[in-house]
Amino acid sequence: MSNNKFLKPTDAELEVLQILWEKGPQSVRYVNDLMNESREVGYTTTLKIMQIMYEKGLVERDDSARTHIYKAIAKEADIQRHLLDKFVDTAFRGSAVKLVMQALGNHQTSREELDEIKTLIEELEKGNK
Amino acid sequence: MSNNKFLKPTDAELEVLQILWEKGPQSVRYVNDLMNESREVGYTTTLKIMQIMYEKGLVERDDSARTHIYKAIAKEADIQRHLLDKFVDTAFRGSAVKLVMQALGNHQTSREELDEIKTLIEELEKGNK
DNA sequence: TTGGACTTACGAATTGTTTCGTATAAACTT
DNA sequence: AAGTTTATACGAAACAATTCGTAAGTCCAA
Repeated sequence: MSNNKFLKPTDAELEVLQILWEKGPQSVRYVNDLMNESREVGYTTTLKIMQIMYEKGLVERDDSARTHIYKAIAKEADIQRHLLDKFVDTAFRGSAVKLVMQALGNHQTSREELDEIKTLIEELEKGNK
Repeated sequence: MSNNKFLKPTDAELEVLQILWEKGPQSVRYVNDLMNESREVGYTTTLKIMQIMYEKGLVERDDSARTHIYKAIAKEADIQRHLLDKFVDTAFRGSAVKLVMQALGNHQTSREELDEIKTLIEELEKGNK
């Protein structure tokens, strides 16, 4: 099931998911406050997005108290993998290697991180012989 | 100039750009035919998209003959870099390394390509000490 | 126990993108 | 020369995502 809507959050939904993944289950108020640190969004806008996410099954919620608490259902890595596949396709015509080269070239990466990647590559080369 | 509209093609526009980058300057007919090998799109739909791209300055065109010939203006690598930056931000919370690790892990990559990346990493480590 | 602050629900406006129907003209085909 | 095919232009419908106003209920504090 690869074109599953659970794996296809919109931009606004992804923004909410990032917060829920990082901070754990939270109220609309909390999420909205956090979002407002980087850009201005109305409270009911965030509420609406989160309600839609609930309808879609992207999040679950505890509505036993007046303030509902939302929790991400989808796993961060699963969503990322899906988005990445799509992105490699549309932006890099399927070439993951081109993407990797660009990503490494354009971003400032520490020696430790580079070593980490090198180790992964060596792992892959073993399984690849 | 980083939030430039020239660097922000929509999905449909990117699809056209991919073809123009790969095949060089082409007519609407050509682009539409090629697109129809993977999905059904009406001719006037493709025409309209390409006209919009012309208005936005994403492509230039030679309209000296009846059949106009469109040519990509933006460089593939420039667009890719911009899309990648945005993608790293929204999907990987800014961590290019996480993205690279995922990309390498999830895609089948040849030994030659892995070596290519290793070489790049070694280059980067030199400049990084 | 009244008023203010805060909550959810809901509908609708707004914005942006994609899709396509129709008109019109040019170029071929017979 | 008439009819067919192939172009462009343009407007508007269809869709999707985002944004927000308003209503109505709950909670709390004075």
